[in-house]
Amino acid sequence: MPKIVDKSAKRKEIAIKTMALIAQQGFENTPIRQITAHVGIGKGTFYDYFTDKEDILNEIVRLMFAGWADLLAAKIGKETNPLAQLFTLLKEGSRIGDSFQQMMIIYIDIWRWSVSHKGSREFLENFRLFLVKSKDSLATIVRNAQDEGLIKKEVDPVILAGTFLALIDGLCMHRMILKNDFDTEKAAKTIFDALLNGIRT
Amino acid sequence: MPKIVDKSAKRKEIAIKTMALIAQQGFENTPIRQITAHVGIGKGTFYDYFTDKEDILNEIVRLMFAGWADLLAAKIGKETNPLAQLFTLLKEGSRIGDSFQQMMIIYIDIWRWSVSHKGSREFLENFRLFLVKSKDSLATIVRNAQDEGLIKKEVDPVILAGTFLALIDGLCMHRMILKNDFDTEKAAKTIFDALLNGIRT
Amino acid sequence: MPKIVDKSAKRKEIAIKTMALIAQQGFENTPIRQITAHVGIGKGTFYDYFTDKEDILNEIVRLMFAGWADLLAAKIGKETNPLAQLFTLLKEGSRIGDSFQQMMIIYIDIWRWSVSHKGSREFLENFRLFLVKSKDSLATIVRNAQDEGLIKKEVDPVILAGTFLALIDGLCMHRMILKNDFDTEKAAKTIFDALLNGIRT
Amino acid sequence: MPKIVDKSAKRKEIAIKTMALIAQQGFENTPIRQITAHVGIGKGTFYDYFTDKEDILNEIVRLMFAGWADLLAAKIGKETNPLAQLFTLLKEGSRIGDSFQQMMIIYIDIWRWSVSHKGSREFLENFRLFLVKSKDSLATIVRNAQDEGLIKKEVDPVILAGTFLALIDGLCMHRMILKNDFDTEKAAKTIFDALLNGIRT
DNA sequence: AATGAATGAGAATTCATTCAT
DNA sequence: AATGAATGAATTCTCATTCAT
Repeated sequence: MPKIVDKSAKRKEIAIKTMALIAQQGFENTPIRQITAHVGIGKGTFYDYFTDKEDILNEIVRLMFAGWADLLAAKIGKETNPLAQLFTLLKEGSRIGDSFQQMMIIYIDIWRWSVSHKGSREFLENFRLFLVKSKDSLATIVRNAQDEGLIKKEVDPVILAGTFLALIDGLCMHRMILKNDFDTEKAAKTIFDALLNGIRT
Repeated sequence: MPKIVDKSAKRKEIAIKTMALIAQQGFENTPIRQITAHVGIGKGTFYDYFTDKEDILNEIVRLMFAGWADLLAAKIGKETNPLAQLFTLLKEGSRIGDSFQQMMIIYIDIWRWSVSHKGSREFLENFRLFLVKSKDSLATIVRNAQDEGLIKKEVDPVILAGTFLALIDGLCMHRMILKNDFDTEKAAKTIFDALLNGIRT
Repeated sequence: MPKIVDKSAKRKEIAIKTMALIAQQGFENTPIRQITAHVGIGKGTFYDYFTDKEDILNEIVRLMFAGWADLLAAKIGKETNPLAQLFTLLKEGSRIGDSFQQMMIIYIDIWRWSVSHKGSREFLENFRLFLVKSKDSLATIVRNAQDEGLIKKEVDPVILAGTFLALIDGLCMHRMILKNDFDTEKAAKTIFDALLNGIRT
Repeated sequence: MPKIVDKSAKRKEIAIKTMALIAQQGFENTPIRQITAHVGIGKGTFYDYFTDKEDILNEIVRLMFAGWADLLAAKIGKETNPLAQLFTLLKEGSRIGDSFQQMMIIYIDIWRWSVSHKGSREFLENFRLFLVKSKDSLATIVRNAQDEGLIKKEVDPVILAGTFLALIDGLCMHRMILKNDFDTEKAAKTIFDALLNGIRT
């Protein structure tokens, strides 16, 4: 009577434990051997749950963006004012590198891979999907703000949403590389205030 | 007497030819063998011009940022109005991914390396230096604008400069990954207009 | 469950098979590829049992000197007279090149390495240890002989032991290089007789 | 009008300068590049004077043993008593490692090569020749001593000479590896006294 | 189901040697 | 005569993947 294993649960478990490693060293610098040792399984077992090394990225990306989306949704949910929601998004989104430090590096890893490796890998699709969904959510918030008369009607919600997202990623990355030389908090506040009220005299 | 070679010129030449490769595949995915084949030299010759694989990054980073800085300086130089300079910077900076497509991927490569590899490598220092210098230039433009009464006095030039830079990088990256789904031109215009005049009704 | 291998046993087995190769070609002239081909394992397998190429010297030196010490101890054990023991040591020690031919070359290899490579490697320590222990054993035999009134009291046992050891090594080496042009048997007999009774008229 | 170069003189000059390097690092660990840089010639020039890397060993061995033989001959020449000559030979020969430190390592290098590389290389022949000639000289001294009634008639001069030589080499080598832990002076004195007068009570 | 022993393709790097100048 | 630029074979070592148990 073989032990019955919930394949997908264990797949998830291995992926979660692996994230920490990848976050420190990068995906390509982390050998399977190290992953399995860290997770506490045999090297062969890895291949019972993942088709190959790249496959674990699929699981990780799924987990990562799910967690990410959940986190932001929770933070935003606390606000009712669309403007406050936008600010929260900006602040928390660009601070994500601190709480979800690990994810950020994986994020870059994926980014890089998506650029250098042609062909649509599963995890790449998930990545794009996440970007698109995020943009949609943001655009909706912007539209709400416009409906409530808080934001100028002539602003294109989708373009603003996309740009806003790019801004968040930009802040995240500069935070990553400049570390404490880059004050994300102040940057977020400054840019948000500028966006709202304009910097022109 | 043997053929006398201008070492530093050839070093530069090899580095330039190599950029195209790295830009497609990423640095760590590009073996020396492929570099030398692409450049048209023997494998051993590579080591006559670079101490090791990482060393070519030093040359590339130097070239890349020098070219980059020159390009932006030229574009900015055409404008006298600080606000116009800022806009040019934003537009050209975030479009850089098109003309200097290659560089962008290398940029990410360096970024990733800077995050996962500890210790201050030469090319990392160059990278940081570039960021710092860029921020300085930007802050100066902002200050000029303030002096001319174009931008509100209460805006902190340095923080705005840093944030602005992050914004440019964010736009670049989203352009890279979303390709034509992301209209950099419109994004730049939208965000710049928002920054100037505010989006609040 | 996979085949369970006694790591240390296999390590030993590989090392023993490798000795023959090294003995013919010298350590530095023997590539890993050749070792693994000779032993009948894959190139990667080598690194499952040794951290790097030098590591196999650790095992070899350990095996070699252990075997060596055992062999001599056995031969000496058959004698009770200290003088006979000394002669046995000289004869067998300098003949060791015949039965343990392989070891002799490795011995020189180590010797050379110990001279040209600075820093205390593990196998170098084992080597020194062997020399020191051998000298101690020899000195003890000499002291026994003195206690039994067989050797002059005024001879310094430690110095004689060290010199004796050097003599054995010298004989070994000349035997190695001059092959049959050097009659170790006669040499041993001649020098031992000379040592005992003196050559002076 | 080409510069006229005394090929053999320059060959000698290069070899002499190279000895110092080889003595420190061993022959196989010393790249041509380092040799030419050290000597102050171009890499190509090396091959104008030597057919290949091994060829410089021929020159070095010739020089080395010539110098060695001269040195010993000079020291011996100062003595007229054959016994004193023998003692001088032993003392100076085994101390050679100090004054001719460099040579000792090369000596071992050659030794090792002679054992591991089959086929009679030129420098190997020179090496053997040196050993044979040294044995002859020694045997002659022994015979002189016997003629003068200083050494027992029944001692075989050739065998004693060979053994004596082996002893010198043994002392040299132990001196090399044990450094100051091995007092060559005392060892020489002890063994010589023992040889002359015997250690037996 | 689980494992780790085994593997070989492929990576970076070194170096003796050639040869155009 | 002198040189150093150029080379590729050979070396050590890594690692994703397979497979017998």
